[in-house]
Amino acid sequence: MGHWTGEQLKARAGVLKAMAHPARLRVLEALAERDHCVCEMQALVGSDMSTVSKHLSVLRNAGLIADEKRGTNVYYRLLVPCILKSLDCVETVLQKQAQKHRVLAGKAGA
Amino acid sequence: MGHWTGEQLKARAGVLKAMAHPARLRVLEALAERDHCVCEMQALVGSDMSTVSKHLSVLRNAGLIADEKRGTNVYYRLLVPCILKSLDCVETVLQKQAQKHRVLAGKAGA
DNA sequence: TGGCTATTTGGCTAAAATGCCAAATAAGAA
DNA sequence: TTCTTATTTGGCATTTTAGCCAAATAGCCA
Repeated sequence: MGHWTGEQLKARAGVLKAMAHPARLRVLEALAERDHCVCEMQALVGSDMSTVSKHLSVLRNAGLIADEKRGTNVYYRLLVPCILKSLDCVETVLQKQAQKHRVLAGKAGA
Repeated sequence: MGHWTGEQLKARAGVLKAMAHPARLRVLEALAERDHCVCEMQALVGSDMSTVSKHLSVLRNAGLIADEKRGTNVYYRLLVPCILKSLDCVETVLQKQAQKHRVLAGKAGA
């Protein structure tokens, strides 16, 4: 909880950066439910297969997911189940922001 | 907990992206303790004042912090105290990664 | 008012991230 | 082995981010 070193800050920022993309969040969300192969995730994300593969490698390099070959496909699994729960506070941020916008728009008051 | 829409994913990714920088994490860490003025945070971050100011505006636009003028200085405060606790799982990621690296280096086994 | 002091903004350059296509790989099926 | 399918990698163009300097603001103090 004390002061982090520059290296520690960099490492933490790196993990956050890996998560900070809509497609990659979508992947994490899916993997929190069950393992998925790349082709399934391409359908979810809706981008080119090569793009999806690169997103997956970002998440893998960050230590968030791992891959495993099963038959013809490569399946990915979530290494850190807590990661989606750690978005709870992000939710709070968005709620507060929505609240503020409502107030600024004069539609309601707290 | 269900499936997020594209907009929801984008909003969540946006907040994470705002956090995903060493200097900005350092700022959040400091503000979790108490309010700080910009000049104090410049000392903490060690970059040009204008750079620090831009980092602060990223965090402000994301809804994570707010500013308030007090005398000569502008003080920032953390709007969402839970945000640093939401890094607990990031910690877990780093620990698992360090563990894996130890195993790959053959220095120990679980 | 004029001059500070603290902070923000504009402008610019360098670096990193995105996403597509095409080519390379890997591995099962025939 | 050869064909095919699933995935990764290389390359490239476009966009976004980062960080510095210099200039613009804002507000206090004399």
